[in-house]
Amino acid sequence: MGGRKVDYSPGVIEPKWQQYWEEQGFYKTVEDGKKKYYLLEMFPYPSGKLHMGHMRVYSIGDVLARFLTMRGYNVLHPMGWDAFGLPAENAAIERQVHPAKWTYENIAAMKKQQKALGISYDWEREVTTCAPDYYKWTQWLFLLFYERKLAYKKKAAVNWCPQCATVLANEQVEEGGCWRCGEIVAVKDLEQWFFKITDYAERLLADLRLLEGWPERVRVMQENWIGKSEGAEIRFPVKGKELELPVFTTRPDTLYGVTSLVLAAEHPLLDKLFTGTEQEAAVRSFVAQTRKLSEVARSSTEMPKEGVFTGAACINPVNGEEVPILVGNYVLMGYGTGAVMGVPAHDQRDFEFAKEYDLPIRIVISPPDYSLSAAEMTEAYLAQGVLVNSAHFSGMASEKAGQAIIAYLQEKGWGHGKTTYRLRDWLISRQRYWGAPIPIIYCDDCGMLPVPEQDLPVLLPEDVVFKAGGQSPLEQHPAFLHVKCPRCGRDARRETDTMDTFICSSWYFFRYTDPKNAEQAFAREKSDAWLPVEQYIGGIEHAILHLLYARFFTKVLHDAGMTRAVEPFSRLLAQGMVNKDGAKMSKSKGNVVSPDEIIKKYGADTGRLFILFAAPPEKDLDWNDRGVEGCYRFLKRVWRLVERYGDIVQAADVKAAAPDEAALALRRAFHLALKKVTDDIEQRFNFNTAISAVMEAVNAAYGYINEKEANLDRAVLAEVLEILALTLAPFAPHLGEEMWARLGKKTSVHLQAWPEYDAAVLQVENVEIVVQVNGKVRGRLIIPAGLDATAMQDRALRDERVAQAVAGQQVLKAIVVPDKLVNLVVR
RNA sequence: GCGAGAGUGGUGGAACGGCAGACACGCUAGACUCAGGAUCUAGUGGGCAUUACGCCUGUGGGGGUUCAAAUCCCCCCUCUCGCACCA
Repeated sequence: MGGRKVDYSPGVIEPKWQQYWEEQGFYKTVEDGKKKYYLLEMFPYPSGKLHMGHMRVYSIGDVLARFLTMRGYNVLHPMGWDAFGLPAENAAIERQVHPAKWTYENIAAMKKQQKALGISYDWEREVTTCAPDYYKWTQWLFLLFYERKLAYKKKAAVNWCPQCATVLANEQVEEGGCWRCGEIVAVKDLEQWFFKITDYAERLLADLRLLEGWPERVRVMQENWIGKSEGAEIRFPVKGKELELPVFTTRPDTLYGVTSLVLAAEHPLLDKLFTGTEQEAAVRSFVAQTRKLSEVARSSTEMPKEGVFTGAACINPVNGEEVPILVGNYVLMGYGTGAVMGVPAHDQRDFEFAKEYDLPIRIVISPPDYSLSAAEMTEAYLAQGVLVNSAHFSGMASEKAGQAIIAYLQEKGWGHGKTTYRLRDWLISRQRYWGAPIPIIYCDDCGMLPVPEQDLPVLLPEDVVFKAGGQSPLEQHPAFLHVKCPRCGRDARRETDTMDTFICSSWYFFRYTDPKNAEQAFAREKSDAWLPVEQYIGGIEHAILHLLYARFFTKVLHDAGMTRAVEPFSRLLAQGMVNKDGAKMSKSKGNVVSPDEIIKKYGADTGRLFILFAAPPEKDLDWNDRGVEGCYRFLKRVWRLVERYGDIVQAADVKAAAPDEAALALRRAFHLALKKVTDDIEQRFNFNTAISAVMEAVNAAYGYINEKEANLDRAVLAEVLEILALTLAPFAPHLGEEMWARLGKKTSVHLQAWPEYDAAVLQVENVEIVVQVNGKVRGRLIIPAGLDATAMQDRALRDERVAQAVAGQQVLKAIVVPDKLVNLVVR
């Protein structure tokens, strides 16, 4: 091959095409008659630099966006910035740079990187949550929640992160530490804002059924987090006092086995029980001791169960028995009623507790096949069974008895059936500056008032001073703080707390559908035209937090008549992490690879290809520099094909003589690859096997060229190179485009229709089948395709090796899979 | 402890119940080269053979179903993730 050849230079072709796409406005989405597809990747926090996790999620999204566009869908593929949050404020404290400046600079830097990756976003729909024209509507939505009685303020024991100097939602506490900085979370009694997500607990749980396109594990995690349990609330009157202690139990069938009542150390009625008794000192010291322990230590299973008698007793309503009341370290105030009925025989915790404090163990459930003996039990009997020692309920099966006892309690007015959730209300206020201000005003005369809609947004003042560890700067900003009461006009003051940033990200996917609307958060007809998101892609770390909140928001907006959608995301792809050397990439380990480096060294196409090729999207991926080299090598191989044959095929006479056997085989290889790529993207998101199919086809092309060097079929070569450019376009968009141009095409490869494979080309005259004897492979033979079972069996038996293996034995049975296999069962 | 998922060459990973290891990395040999960390060709699970390119074995371990199991069922082991005194 003579002539001057140009090397594959991604550094030249990538910026060229990126500029072209931008100038042509290819990726602008307009509503048209085509079938819509809303494709969304979780928007990033603008930390300043893309990391490999970002690169992975955007690469996955972009393959789908480009593929679906070629498939004829009208694709909405937007990008934006989850731009409020603590890091900006920390940067402000450390470096005296304003959070806004820091954030917008980061956005610019990351956007540049995204563009360098060649991702096909519609940048005209970009949303930035810290921009006033966005947070105006975040505030408006807060007021909507407020009106609908879904936003309320209360004093409660809340999680406080001393490091971040703010409170946290339950979902943001991980193993007792702050989700952001890991600092041990303290419990404080504070007046805070909450969203009443518990009102939606049942629907959030029930509608998980609708999310068939979500990974099972994410649904399970949400299910566990919501933590529904059904049972009964039973009120135990306190002996000698005008008091009742309600308890929640999931096992009302064990009610006759109660031998104690155990309260949490924080129980509000505790004081009234022990004050004045001789137990007072002991209880006080126990309570003090327990409350001193950290939340982590207290909720550990390892913690020995301890408690102390309060001096008081209560009456089991169903049998009138007197039952001692204790305080126990294993009872949590945050769940149920903060009090439990102790049934040692049938609850492991109560059993351990009873053993420690010599409380009686009374068996009330009998297993079906043996009988229990209280003295010999080494652990509680938890399973269901038949009731014993339970008055007129004796003899009933657990489940039925539970229902009967609930009915009985209800009739007598002692209790009722109850469903409890683990889910708590969402604590949304934060004592920080860089967030959307909560639009509330406090007036000494009129009380708490919402900011009138026409006064939105409540702007964050820019001239603020940042100091480490201190209060929110908003509290020291008189111009922000002082405001006239919207009702009486007298001096009033603003709420200085801002909103949890998870609120901003709970509705951004609505705003994308109508990003510039100055009149409302989004127009219903626009959002209804696009939502729900067909495919959402993001990290598993958001399995609970963001995904639960976004679902909650969608349901509230639905109830408010703002959207048709009841669930925001039809399908969810939880992509795996990007590791290196088997460990998470981190600065401290020194194993960080940045997208920038990769783009610089190999180009965006190589980086994208590797990240898609190295593992299926939902699995963790181990970054491997050698593997990247391999993908680079592959693209160079592709490049050389076009470089050498691009001109030749343009001159091809398409009506050339009928292709020979080798050329037909080449066509077949490419149509087969096309079929596989189509199926792998469309049905399974298995980009790794899709890419390997293209690689196989390219290998076949090299094989053909080596074999037929002097006598190439130009028409076939032209056809397969076109298929190659088209199938590669979603994965390596720049090279695909460059190839397409070099094949003499005038309009962008990304505007082409995805090619259909030709089933007739896949037809083969002969197929190779496997012949097994007793399940072991004993021969392979080439036979005409479509042969019937008898004929296949005949051919198999005529094969020399097979005949040898069968010799002297009787064929009992033959299993024939057409065009594939014959298995002879002999003896 | 509970729940979910996963265990396949030296490595990443492929295999509608039907040829295990596609594709790629790495490695070996050769070709072209002043040279190659470029490119091309061939080989590459393990063992035994190698005049026949054939035999045996092999998907964490053990059982089972089936003509046929990496794939389905049961038991066990290991790892990852999530939840974890939730009454």
